[in-house]
Amino acid sequence: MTHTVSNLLNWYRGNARALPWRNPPGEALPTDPDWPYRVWLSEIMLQQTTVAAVKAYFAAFTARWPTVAALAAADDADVMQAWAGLGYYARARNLLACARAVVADHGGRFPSDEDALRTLPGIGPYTSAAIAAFAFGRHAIVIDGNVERVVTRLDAIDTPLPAARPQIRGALETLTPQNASDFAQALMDLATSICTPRNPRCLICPLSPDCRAARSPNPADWPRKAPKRPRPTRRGTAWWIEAQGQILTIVRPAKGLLGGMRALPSSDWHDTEPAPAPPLPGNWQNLGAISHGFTHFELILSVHALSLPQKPQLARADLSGALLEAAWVNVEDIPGAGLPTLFKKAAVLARAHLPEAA
DNA sequence: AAATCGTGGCG
DNA sequence: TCGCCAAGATT
Repeated sequence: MTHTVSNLLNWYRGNARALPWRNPPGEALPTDPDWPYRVWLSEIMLQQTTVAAVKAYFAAFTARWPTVAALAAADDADVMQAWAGLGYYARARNLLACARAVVADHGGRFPSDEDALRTLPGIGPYTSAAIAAFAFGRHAIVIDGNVERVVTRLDAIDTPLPAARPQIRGALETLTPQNASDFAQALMDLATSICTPRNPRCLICPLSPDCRAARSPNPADWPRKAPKRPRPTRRGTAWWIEAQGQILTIVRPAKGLLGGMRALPSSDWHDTEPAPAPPLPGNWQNLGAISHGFTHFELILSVHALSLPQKPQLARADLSGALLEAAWVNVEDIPGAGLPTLFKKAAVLARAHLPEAA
């Protein structure tokens, strides 16, 4: 083992974060049969998502569905509702598909082999390596955004991501010790607390003696990345339709943005200001708009409201062809109905403008 | 294989 | 304020 790795692991023993899905440094893996389930669940939730955001969801999911078999038996709608607000909703759909595949094809036990894990829905190159190492103690090369940042700085790799990945992997194949789990999680904790994206704290970093970036004028120059494309603005309209104290909701088509999530009916979203025809005739009020940033575009969503004396008969054509599982939800139940954040914002705007329904 | 896919926090 | 970013996978 190189002294670089020794320095890292020594630092980790004194600085490891205690997390509900992690075993402490140096300790044997838990023998709890549901341990791999917890590791898997945490890794799916943590994809492109901060630890702080995940904690409450992880606690709620493990309390409600303590085993992979319990999750596999859950209703789709319950899982999507429980995931609401966490984002990247394809993860929730794949979560269920994966749990059911583990039960159906693997006897309710996650496979420990990286290649077998890789075939399951929602488990890609990073997550398969992470589960193999963290849940089963396998030797695996675990590469996430944290690891990429630390390694590109250590070796001052000037190739931009993602082209630099083979070089990063090569460096890690040399570095990764037998205990790949502690090593990878040590890199992640170092990356979060010291080797941060901006203003890295090289003066207190245990790896700085071996780090080429630390000796450069600006260590934050790594990793190199391709410039991002500008984010366009798109516009659309959501429809707040109230009748007898209830609000019309739908379920969005399974694929695409916010796929499979309960939502307010809405128009398509375009680059230019549309004048979408409302789904029902009536005395519509324009309540204003909310703004919501997605990964690759900014959405300005107008909210139009209609109050009806009784619930109308709905035809498929009324809701942009998306009359999927239409459901009337009590106004006071809207905050807990499992709407994605975009539509929660729209609902807050609507209720602020319509105090009689609040 | 470049594009798609959420959200909240932080400097 | 706003761009950047966070334990990526999928197509």
